[in-house]
Amino acid sequence: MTDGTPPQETQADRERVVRDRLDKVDALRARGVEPYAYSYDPTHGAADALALFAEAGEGEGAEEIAVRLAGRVVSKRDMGKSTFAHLADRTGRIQLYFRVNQLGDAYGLLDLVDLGDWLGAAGVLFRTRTGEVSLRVDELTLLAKSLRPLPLGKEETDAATGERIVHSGFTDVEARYRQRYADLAVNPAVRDVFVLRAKAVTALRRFLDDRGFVEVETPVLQPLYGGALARPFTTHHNALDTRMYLRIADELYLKRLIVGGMERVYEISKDFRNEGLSRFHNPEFTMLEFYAAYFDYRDVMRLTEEMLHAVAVAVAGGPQVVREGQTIDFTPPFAEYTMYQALREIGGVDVEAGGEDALREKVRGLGVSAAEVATMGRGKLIDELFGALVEPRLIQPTFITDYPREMSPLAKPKRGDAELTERFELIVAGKELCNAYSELNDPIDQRSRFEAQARYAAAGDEETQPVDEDFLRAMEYGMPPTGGFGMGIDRLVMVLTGQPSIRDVILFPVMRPE
RNA sequence: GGGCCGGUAGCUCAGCCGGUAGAGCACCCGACUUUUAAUCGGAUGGUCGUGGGUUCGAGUCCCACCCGGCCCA
Repeated sequence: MTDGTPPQETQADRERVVRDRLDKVDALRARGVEPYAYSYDPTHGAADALALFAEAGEGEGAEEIAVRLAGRVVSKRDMGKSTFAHLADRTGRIQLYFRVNQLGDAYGLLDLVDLGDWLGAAGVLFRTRTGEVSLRVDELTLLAKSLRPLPLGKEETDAATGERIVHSGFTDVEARYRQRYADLAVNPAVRDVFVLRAKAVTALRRFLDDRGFVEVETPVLQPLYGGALARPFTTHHNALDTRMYLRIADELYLKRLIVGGMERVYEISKDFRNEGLSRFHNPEFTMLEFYAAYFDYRDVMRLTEEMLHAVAVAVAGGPQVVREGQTIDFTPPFAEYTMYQALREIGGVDVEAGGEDALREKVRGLGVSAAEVATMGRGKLIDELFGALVEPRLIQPTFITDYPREMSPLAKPKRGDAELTERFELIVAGKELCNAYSELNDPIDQRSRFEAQARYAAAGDEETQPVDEDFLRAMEYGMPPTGGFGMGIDRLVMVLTGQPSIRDVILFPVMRPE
């Protein structure tokens, strides 16, 4: 707690469980056992030990396999002069077997060991009468005493399917997000999500590094925000006595690097948008952006297909990702529609027929209030229709191209139709995943786009791109034709893991203070 | 911001027409030297999200608020 209010603990929590365990800490010290060790040197992980036993074979003349394991006690069955427990580490879990005539005096230590304690255990692997490969412990070392009971469920293994069933586990979503440490400790599948996330990010880095991209770091704390249409977080720098913003995108700084001749750059980092929370939105989220000189959006499209294919192969073993009830296939080429085409063929709306009033009418039909519709320009209206009628129906990776100019102040006009831009978004599993353009490199056009945005802002739009004079100065030095790309890593991980909420792929999602 | 659902023991949940709070697991004590949701016996544990109101009496009914989930905007 950081707000000064005392922790809300029940009497039971404080006085019974915690105090019992504090007494055990004293009892351990009285026996000369330090309950908080400095280090331990395990020889194997639990899963490695089990694999080793399976490899070595059993039966007459088989050699005894001695190992040292470390982990957290997650179950304990005390049978008097012998005790069974399970030890869980990052690789899995293994049963421990303790016998009084094996351990002698040390057996008594088990009375002071609780679920949640960290333990080192050395001994020999064997198979129990009921068939579970286990460690017969010859020496146990307490590594850390747990004072607070973990919300561990009871586990059983279904005899028929071998499936693990958890009873009365830790399922309250609010508690799981607020106490992610407990969630991770008792729900190993949650750890798997974050391990996969790390693998996906590694695969992205490798893909880009292999193609000559340079990973860079640009400011999170900025004197002016930009690169996306969103509201920023503001803060204040005391020494400079100036307002600063947390970035909403990396784009404008990465393009300055293209001006500087870096030619291929990328950045993976947190962006911040001061907006509501939802299943798809966390105020801070992770973005990958890359920029490549001499590319147009078509080149970026091809690279996107290759990159997502590579990531799927790296984390799922193949181009197909199986989620609940559906398979998403990242085998190139991905489907492609223009925005108008998608609205017509998938959404059943012809936005080119009739004027802006006709569009307003259609958006009204979605249930948007008249007042809100009145403030929307043509681009915003089309965006609304697309989000409601088309996006949710695009499950397989699908490129949408030709966005209206008004919605894309940093994109080049489309060759042959200046009302559109050379831009695509990639929709996967019913949500926008990537956004890319042929980057606008005409400083004169860029200035007029900024000025148009300023007019929208004056008209009351709170999500506009402010004029960035320093960025314009950079552009005036000359930016080569460039393809740019952005992708929400959190959403990518949602797709790859089939998690339904962005909070399930962010370790510590934003929560209202307790 | 709106609608719906939820918040009761450490965890997972019951609690009917309003009558003074329950289960399983965990925890504590005891028994048990191959158990595995171990088993058996016993004990402890509650500001029923918060604050008001109605009532002889509120976990239950009413109002406001807080926290969360889903859907919508």
